[in-house]
Amino acid sequence: MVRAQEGPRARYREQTRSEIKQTALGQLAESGVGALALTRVAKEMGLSGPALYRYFANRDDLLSALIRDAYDDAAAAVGQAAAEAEARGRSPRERLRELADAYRAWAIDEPHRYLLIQGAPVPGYVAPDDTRGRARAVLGPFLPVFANGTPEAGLAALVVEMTDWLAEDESVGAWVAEYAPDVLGDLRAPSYALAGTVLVWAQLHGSVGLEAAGNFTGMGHGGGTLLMAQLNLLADAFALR
Amino acid sequence: MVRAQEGPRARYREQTRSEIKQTALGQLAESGVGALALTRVAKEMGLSGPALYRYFANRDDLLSALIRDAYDDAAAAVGQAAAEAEARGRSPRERLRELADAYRAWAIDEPHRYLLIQGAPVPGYVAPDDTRGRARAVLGPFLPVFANGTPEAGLAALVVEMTDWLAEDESVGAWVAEYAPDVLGDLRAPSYALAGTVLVWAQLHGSVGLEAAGNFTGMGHGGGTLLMAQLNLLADAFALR
DNA sequence: CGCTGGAGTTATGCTCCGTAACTATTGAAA
DNA sequence: TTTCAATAGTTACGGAGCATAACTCCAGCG
Repeated sequence: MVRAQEGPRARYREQTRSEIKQTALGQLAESGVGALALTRVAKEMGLSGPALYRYFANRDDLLSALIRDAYDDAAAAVGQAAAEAEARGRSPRERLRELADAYRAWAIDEPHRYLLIQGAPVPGYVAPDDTRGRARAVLGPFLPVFANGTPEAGLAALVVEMTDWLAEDESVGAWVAEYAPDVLGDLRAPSYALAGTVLVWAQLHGSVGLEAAGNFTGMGHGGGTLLMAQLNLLADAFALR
Repeated sequence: MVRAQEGPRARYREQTRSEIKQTALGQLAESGVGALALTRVAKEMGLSGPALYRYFANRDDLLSALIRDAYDDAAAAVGQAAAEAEARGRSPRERLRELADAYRAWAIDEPHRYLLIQGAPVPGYVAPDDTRGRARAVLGPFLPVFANGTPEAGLAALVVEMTDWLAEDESVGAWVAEYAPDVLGDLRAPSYALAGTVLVWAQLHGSVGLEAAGNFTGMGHGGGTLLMAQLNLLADAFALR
């Protein structure tokens, strides 16, 4: 993370930046996004006010950094689960379950960070360009899971739309190629992979989002069961082994 | 809405309240939740500052009113779709589709209002008590759709959890009784209805939430197709006619 | 027809964002 | 080792916005 060759100046700077982010995360967890105040972060760190502007251009810049980190963390969690599943020779069905579980576990463990990337429509805030790529990195490991599945009839329209999407936007093909390279020769597999991934994306967003926002309190801890139920439907719909 | 017997004073008051809400909604659509500022609402109305405090205790109170209205509107949209489907003698499968479509249509038509109730985790804001009831009113019409379905094996765990939930929380049974009264005699139907409704809740939250937050821009207009695909899976899983 | 209560006003204090102008430290080059 | 320029930090400031207090004014009620 910290490169020594860049000298003590840069190192110290990076350390402070990370300390700021840490403090900001703490306040985020306590009081929510809207309450994130540069002044308060500074005060909590023993600094005073404008000092933080040396490290982040403004509040949105700090927020962007936190969001970037959250994406990267989520991607790492899912990616690690994928690597483990690979190493253990899991079936597609098991892999789907384990990947989704890793995603959910990360989200529930730090709901405030999840809510940050969950699509939380922060007011005038415009997501930086690299957000799309980072979001795709989170979902990428799901692509190979569905690449060998066969979607049932009810998903035909979605598959068609995915095919169109592939034709329209080159970056989508590149995304598939990066995470499911062994499927490029097949004509239909990329569309299948995309359809399954988009579906799992929506399902994760749905059940994990509701859970992270606290909508399940008072109804047992339904989050896991609900997600598993949805995954079962999805796995069946793709006839995953 | 406005009761004449309460005299001109009360009527005028109610009218101003509603004008405030209207103006606030406009700013909400333009600049997002976080940017909702009492001062700016007042200025746009030609009033100045503290005048609004006659009508709303504070910013959160105004927000609460907007959220309440949004829930009621959504419930009305879904409820009306249910009434129409009833009148036309739709099959459960068709009803599911039409109810979900009505929900989505309302949400996409006014995304800012949808995002308000979507679980948008407003910072220190705590939802008033009646929120739960209003949320349930939105989803209630889905209950009878699933009451006569038969959930497939993969949903067993979820059904069990719903049964537990029914046993623990009386209000849940009352909710089912209100929207699907003809099912009370049956032992399993209420759990089935709940399982289906919770699933459709999560699916709606997933796909409509992503669409409303703008995550589908640049991939065709996938919102409708995605939702339909999910509904097909769900209808199949409950063997809906 | 008086008067009370509600509508609206200005004034004030607080918090926070973000900029400007300044000081002091310290790493790095000569 | 000495100098010096970049960097970390400071106080001072102006602008928004929330919320309260104290006031004026008017209209509907009795």
